[in-house]
Amino acid sequence: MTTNPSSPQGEPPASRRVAAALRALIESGELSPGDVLPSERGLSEQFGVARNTAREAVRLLADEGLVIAKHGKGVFVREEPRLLRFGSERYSQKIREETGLSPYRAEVSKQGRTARVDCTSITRVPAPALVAERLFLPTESEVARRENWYYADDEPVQCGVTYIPWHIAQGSVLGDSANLGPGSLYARFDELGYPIKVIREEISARMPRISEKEALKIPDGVPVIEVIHTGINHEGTPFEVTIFTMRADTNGLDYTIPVED
Amino acid sequence: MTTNPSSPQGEPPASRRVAAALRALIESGELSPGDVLPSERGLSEQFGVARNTAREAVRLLADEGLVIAKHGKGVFVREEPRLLRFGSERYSQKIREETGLSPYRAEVSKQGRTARVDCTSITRVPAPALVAERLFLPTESEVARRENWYYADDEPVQCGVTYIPWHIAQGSVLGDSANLGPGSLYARFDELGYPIKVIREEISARMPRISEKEALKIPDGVPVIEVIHTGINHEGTPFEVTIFTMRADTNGLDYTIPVED
DNA sequence: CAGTGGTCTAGACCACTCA
DNA sequence: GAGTGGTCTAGACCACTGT
Repeated sequence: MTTNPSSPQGEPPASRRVAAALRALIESGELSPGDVLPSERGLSEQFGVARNTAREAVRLLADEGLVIAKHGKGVFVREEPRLLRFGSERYSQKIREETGLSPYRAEVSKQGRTARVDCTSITRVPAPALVAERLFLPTESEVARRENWYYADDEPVQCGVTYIPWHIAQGSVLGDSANLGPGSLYARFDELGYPIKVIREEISARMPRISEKEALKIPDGVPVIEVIHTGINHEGTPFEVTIFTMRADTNGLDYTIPVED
Repeated sequence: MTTNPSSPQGEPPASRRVAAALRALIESGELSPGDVLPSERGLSEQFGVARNTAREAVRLLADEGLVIAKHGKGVFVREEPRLLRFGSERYSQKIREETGLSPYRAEVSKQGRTARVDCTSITRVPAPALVAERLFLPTESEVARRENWYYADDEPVQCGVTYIPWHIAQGSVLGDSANLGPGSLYARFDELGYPIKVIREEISARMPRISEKEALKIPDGVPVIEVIHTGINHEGTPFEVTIFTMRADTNGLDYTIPVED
């Protein structure tokens, strides 16, 4: 049989029909999170389509983030993972002083999980345009670049690259040491005359680059949230830009903000 | 020839190699945004793979958001669209009074584009759990539900569903009229004793549901940003929850926030 | 009309998982 | 080893876009 290439009438293609059938099972709860779907070969037989067509149906669901395929095991309905919500209050000086924790650690331990932060590199580089702009520096000015990887229960959840004008980082641990001491980054800035008083966060979302997908172990069908964070002191001077990239299925943001009159 | 099912050695599969070659062309600038890629049949010949394999390579790029296929025309390198950045200052009373514009219109017209907002339905419904929680209402309490669609230059860019406790909406235009009058939603709340003084915005990102994909005309490989927005008055009382869903490739968020001590 | 992407088939081998 | 997803081939017809 070599017929039915796509559809006889205005009906949707076979792959969509199969996908719709599976989606209905999931949304109705007949298939619960964690459950395994019928195998591709099974679907192909049940619905009378080629295996590739069944596979295409599964792909459609994976692209919606509804299911996730595990090589050699099966295709599973995706479980809702615990969501880390990063809020503006995590920069609060009080939290820092009371707990001695960095913003990230404060959030993660609040949820009873184990935080780990690795500073994987500290370098001195010319500022990328996007960074120079926000720090009010001429392009290519020198900045310290600190790359950090954040884990919760040993799962990678986000990556943050911090840029600091070299004239600030110079001579302090900011410019050369992975170990920032108690209270971490913002405690050091504070001591250097740059208390964090205002933050600006620019948020967008996109699909991960392959490198990000691998490094953060991001499954198919999961976007990343990108945050361009600018730290600003009491005088309105920006002193630090950090670009965060985080898995969107395990991370979120939560801001409580006073409205100007 | 029926050989090379995947790879001879530990080399990456053919589809990835083709994808990598194309990605390199794009990243090096040899293929610029708007340019058309070689056709699937062309790629299949150039790289000596089956058309399906070339197609798979293109799909990988599409999933990264790098290219977009147009039926009957070709596959094109995606162009960077203009980004609307919605910030916290858009709720400012001053802007509202000076311009008479709603937050959305204020942002869009700031960018010299034409805004349109359609209120497609106003109903009275039991509050969804997520909403009741944030409005400090018992579950299933009655709320007014207003569904709005937002356009820029006649392109759909976001959808917002607003929930208002019925005891507030009752008797005002909020509960029954699409036409909110000058200053729009927040001006009416103000008059009813609910000036917006604090907002809470919870942000996440995910792949769109099929219905969203169609309604917002979202291409493949583009996630959506979801914002759960809560409006809070001078007494700390939440009086409105709006759930925004927006295309992530054309929308972003921008918050400037004072840090608590 | 020719050329492009969209969908489908039938069958194959590889890589991973688990009993 | 049996079963699952991952990749690939070769060839087909459909639907859309242009000339």
